[in-house]
Amino acid sequence: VITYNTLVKAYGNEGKVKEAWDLFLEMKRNDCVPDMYTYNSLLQALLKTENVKEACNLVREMQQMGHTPNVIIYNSILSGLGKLGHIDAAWKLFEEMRTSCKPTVCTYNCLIDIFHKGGQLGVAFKIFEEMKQAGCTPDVYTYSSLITGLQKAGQLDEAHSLFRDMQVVGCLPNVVTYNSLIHGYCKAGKIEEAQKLFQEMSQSNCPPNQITYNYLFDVLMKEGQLERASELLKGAWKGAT
RNA sequence: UCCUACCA
Repeated sequence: VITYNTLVKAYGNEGKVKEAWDLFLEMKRNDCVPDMYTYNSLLQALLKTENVKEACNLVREMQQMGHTPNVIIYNSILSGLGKLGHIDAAWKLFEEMRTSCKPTVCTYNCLIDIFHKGGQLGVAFKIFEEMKQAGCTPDVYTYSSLITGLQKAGQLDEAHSLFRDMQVVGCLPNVVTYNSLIHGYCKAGKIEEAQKLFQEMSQSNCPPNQITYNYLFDVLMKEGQLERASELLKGAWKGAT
């Protein structure tokens, strides 16, 4: 079964839903009982193709097989719904799962992500508070999502203070966190700030990635700082080798 | 063996 699960997941990641599905049928034919992992991988594949209907059917099928969807399954569906912009469906699902199982950090992170992308930053922060009260410690994902949200809303100061807060509570920022902040500064045309962060991340154990360079390169070009842009490219080359 | 975040 584990072998099958791994394969199904691999197909799913390639967007080969059809193959994944065939494999699923095949394992049933061979008297292999698909477990949570199998269902989950398949679910993800379906959600990737925006096939919410099929995904729901699958969940129903597994319930009939006597499997109770676990948190992880819920989480997958949540993020799937969120990506499709079905915010209220996602919220309803959350309420439902709250009654049957314990949400994880991932659950909250998905929700926060969904809401800030839907322009409901206020709601995102409410969830943030709620998860802390529920005894869930926000992690890097949580903070990065929120910072991205603030940054998109032009709330740079807020974003930056959140960035400080997370370090105070002992949560180390990673590349994504830095990138989000840098993105904010770039949009505001604050090259100096952005570059300061960039240096900071090189000094911590946080190697800048492609996205980091994209942001920085972009601003420098916009500001006509060709010199610095080419320096940046040199740095990127060195970092990549 | 399963779930979540940053540009295009």
